[in-house]
Amino acid sequence: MGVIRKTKAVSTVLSIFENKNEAKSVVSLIELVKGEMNKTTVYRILDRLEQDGIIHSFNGKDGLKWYAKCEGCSAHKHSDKHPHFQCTECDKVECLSLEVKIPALKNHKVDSTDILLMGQCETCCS
Amino acid sequence: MGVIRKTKAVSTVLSIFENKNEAKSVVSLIELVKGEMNKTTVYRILDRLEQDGIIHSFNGKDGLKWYAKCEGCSAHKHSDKHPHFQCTECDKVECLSLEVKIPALKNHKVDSTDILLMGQCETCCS
DNA sequence: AAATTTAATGCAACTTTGTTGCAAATACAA
DNA sequence: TTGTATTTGCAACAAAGTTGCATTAAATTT
Ligand SMILES: [Mn+2]
Ligand SMILES: [Mn+2]
Ligand SMILES: [Zn+2]
Ligand SMILES: [Zn+2]
Repeated sequence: MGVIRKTKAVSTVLSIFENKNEAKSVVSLIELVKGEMNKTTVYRILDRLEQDGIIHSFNGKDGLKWYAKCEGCSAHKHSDKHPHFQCTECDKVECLSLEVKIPALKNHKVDSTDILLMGQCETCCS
Repeated sequence: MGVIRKTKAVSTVLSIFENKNEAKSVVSLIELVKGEMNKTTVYRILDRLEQDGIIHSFNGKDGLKWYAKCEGCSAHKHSDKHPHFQCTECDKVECLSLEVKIPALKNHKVDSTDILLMGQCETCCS
């Protein structure tokens, strides 16, 4: 709803996502900016950036919240519904541009789908 | 590894899963048996039952832990890898006997997959 | 450029989920 | 029935996430 202000804290968080195209857990983000801003601020900035379609969130394998940059989203629609991959060795999380077909479900109305693949990433594979 | 003992608390938890074929969140289980046993005990019993292949666990949409009865599992292999459905209205969670094909992922070794469908359940649909 | 408005932040206190250590209780086998 | 290993309760703790409120700092207006 409210206009998002370009504060120092917002810029810092934004730059983290712009530099690397890799998902970040909230916990790691808080750690990254520790000393520079409060954890409450991190949570609130992430909320706002998600509402504005700049980042999207999902749950990792341990139930923790992760965020990653959006591709073609806006405040009014998050159009990047894709699966994620979490490495069980190094814990890295990637957005996948993979199309997964979900068979129709009788007597249910499916609105969204969370898919998390787990295993070894490219680095940990070799 | 230890043998699982048939205590009163274990029987109580088991009966909850045996009566209804519906997933239960840990939070709701603790609430259900409140007064009868300690929450630590609930957590530990669920751990043991999962290790023994009697129940399986997964994360709901809010990152909370859920459990449901297993179909043909044992202590040595959990063979019921299936998607789950969580109703966004009544919060009910169901195990789905649905086969979802995941396309191959280059340079990754995928060991497991968590799939959660969200929407309206049969009851909330009509 | 100053004043005003409104959003954003810091901080402390809190909630919720989940874990740990240890002493006491209980299941079960001998 | 006795001995032992497992299970339980309890209290204290840990980690993730939220809330209220006073203060600060953007963005607008004058
Ligand atoms: Mn993503
Ligand atoms: Mn299930
Ligand atoms: Zn890895
Ligand atoms: Zn429902």
